[in-house]
Amino acid sequence: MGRKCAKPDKIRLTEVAKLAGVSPITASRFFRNPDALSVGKRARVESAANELGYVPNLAARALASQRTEVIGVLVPSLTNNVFSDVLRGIYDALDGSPYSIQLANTRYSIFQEEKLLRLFLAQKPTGLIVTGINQTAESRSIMESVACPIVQIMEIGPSPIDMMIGFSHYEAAKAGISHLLEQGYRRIGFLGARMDPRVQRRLEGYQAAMSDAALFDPRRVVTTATPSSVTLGGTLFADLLAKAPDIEAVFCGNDDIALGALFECQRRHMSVPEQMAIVGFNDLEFMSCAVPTLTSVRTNRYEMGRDAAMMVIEAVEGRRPEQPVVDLGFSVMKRQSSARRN
Amino acid sequence: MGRKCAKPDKIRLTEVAKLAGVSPITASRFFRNPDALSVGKRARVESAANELGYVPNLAARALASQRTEVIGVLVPSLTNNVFSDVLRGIYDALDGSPYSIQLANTRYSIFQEEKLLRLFLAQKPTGLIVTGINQTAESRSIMESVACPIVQIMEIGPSPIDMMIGFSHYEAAKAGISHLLEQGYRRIGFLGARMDPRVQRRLEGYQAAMSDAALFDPRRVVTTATPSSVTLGGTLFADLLAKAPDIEAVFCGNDDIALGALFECQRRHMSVPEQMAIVGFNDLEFMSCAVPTLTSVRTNRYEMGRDAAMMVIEAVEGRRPEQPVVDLGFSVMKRQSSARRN
DNA sequence: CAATCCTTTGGTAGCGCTGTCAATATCAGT
DNA sequence: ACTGATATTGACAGCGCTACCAAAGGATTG
Repeated sequence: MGRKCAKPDKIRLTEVAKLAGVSPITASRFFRNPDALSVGKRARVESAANELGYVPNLAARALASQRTEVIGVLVPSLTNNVFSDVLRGIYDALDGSPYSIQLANTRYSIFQEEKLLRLFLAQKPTGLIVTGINQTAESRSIMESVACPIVQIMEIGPSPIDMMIGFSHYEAAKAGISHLLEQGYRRIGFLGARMDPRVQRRLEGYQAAMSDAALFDPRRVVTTATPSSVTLGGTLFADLLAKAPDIEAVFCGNDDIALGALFECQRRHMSVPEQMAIVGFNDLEFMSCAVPTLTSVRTNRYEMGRDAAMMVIEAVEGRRPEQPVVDLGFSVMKRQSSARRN
Repeated sequence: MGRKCAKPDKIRLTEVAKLAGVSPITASRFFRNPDALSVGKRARVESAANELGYVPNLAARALASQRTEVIGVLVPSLTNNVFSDVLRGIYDALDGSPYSIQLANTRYSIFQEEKLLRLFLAQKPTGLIVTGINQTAESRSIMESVACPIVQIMEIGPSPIDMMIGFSHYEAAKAGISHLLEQGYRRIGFLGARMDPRVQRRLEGYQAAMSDAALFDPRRVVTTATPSSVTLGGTLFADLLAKAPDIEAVFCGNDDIALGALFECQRRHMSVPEQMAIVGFNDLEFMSCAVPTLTSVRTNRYEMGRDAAMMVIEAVEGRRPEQPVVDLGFSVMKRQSSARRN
């Protein structure tokens, strides 16, 4: 006897089966595939399980079936509001399903990401949701050789590992700039913090739109690797004004930066949009009620999380999407802060 | 042969043991308790594991050892910035430890919480971190009869289930009101959204402080069960002004509400603090850089998460804290929005 | 009525790891 | 050299569940 004997009050599948008068394997089938049971046994097992308060041992199930009902989620940050919306979508989609989330924070490091990926995949997850399209070559090959569905979120690109849901940050930024140009603004600056791959693509979109209009001037770009914050937005905006005092408008890499820029304008008694137009990115909730209301490029973060989780579930159940890449798009929410010049 | 044979390339503990020339159990001990091995074997097992890229099967480990290295975390919301700070603290504290997080969202429902609790405890977690002190009686008795360490966070109260880390929302709100009173404000309103137990205790603190000063007037309280947002802050503030046009100051149940109130003041061209003082709660990052800078009651959310996770780890390792209840306190960050009246 | 099929149920044998205890090696003390 | 104590190591069994196969029961057909 290698083990202390099991406590007699412990409810295992065996106990349920005994009470229901069936074999353990039949009781097991009730949970895996109830349709395979006859109606009578199904009811008997169900009531026995309820009566005893049976809760399956997931470790035993995982060991025996060689898979877990866990969906791994890799995000670069937990602080960023953007990801909390995505996570909410994921958790909502999985609510009531047998799947649970294993969340890990890569802290914007693709090497950390690779490490976490190995850890996750060793546990045979049901699926994986990873942020972005900039993985290490090693991460990519690990993911490509794995059996479970994988959804890359936040961005879209030409070569999905498996599935992808997001939007083009490049096009979204371009659309934001086009809006400013349409409104008559010409000397438009760019503020970017953190400068992760997605912010960089927004910068590229800005550059492209400005170059297309023959208006690009590198002195109007201020970026930093520092994590984003409202305070930082004010600082970056002050830096931009120092470098390029003649700017008429500023395109901000995200909404925190935009709010910080607005506050800095207020501090300097610069009127928005008369003296300075402001456009943000993501359209967080506060943008529509700031004074003046702040224009922003809306992204569908909640939907992204929700749909990514649904894509994983559909894929494990054999219903792969006809299109592996889903573009959720974006929309420029035009508000007072970028009203027509003059 | 009940099973398809194991793939020969699969790396199990057996493979590592074979390569290292030891028994599987000795290899196992290397991971559980390396000090119990002789130096030579320790090195042999380590290099064998590295060479083969061995990753332990957590399901098998959990099944055999009857416990998991998972810490369950129950929070009421993923959207609320407050909890994202707490979560960041928890994840940071556990980074590099063998423990992982299982996060679940109770959506501010104590019945959902009870359900999730049962689910968690069935998996024999290492520890549990739960939000607040308002559990169902059933939840409480489940948790009291369980072996693993449990930390209640966000609040402190008289009877911890096991351990507790937080602060008194009642005292924190009282301190915020005292500050306004000291600054010469008398007709002070209260704005509250969601009205979860912690916001209710802040309201009680407000009522106590106002009553102590013989200044309490129920018409100056506006609350709603609607989840908090900046926009809602503006709406609530407008409601308050309609009900009690003579107010001089407003104490907001959180910082989003405070920011919304500030924007509403700007919209109405009411100067802050001359015509209206504003005090928020939590001291989110933007409060210190708004225009004017916004006074807020700072709470130590990151530290709360970090220390809660550390308390769990310490407790499982047998080092129980001498004091089961930790009060992290708060501090009133006095800023322009509540500068002295006149 | 036998042959065939499909549905429903059960038996067997692990999944990969670790708790318990026993066995062996090592060492200090007498 | 011998005893007892301590450090290392190994054998065994089993954690609770499910994959696989086989068998039994019932329906259908020629």
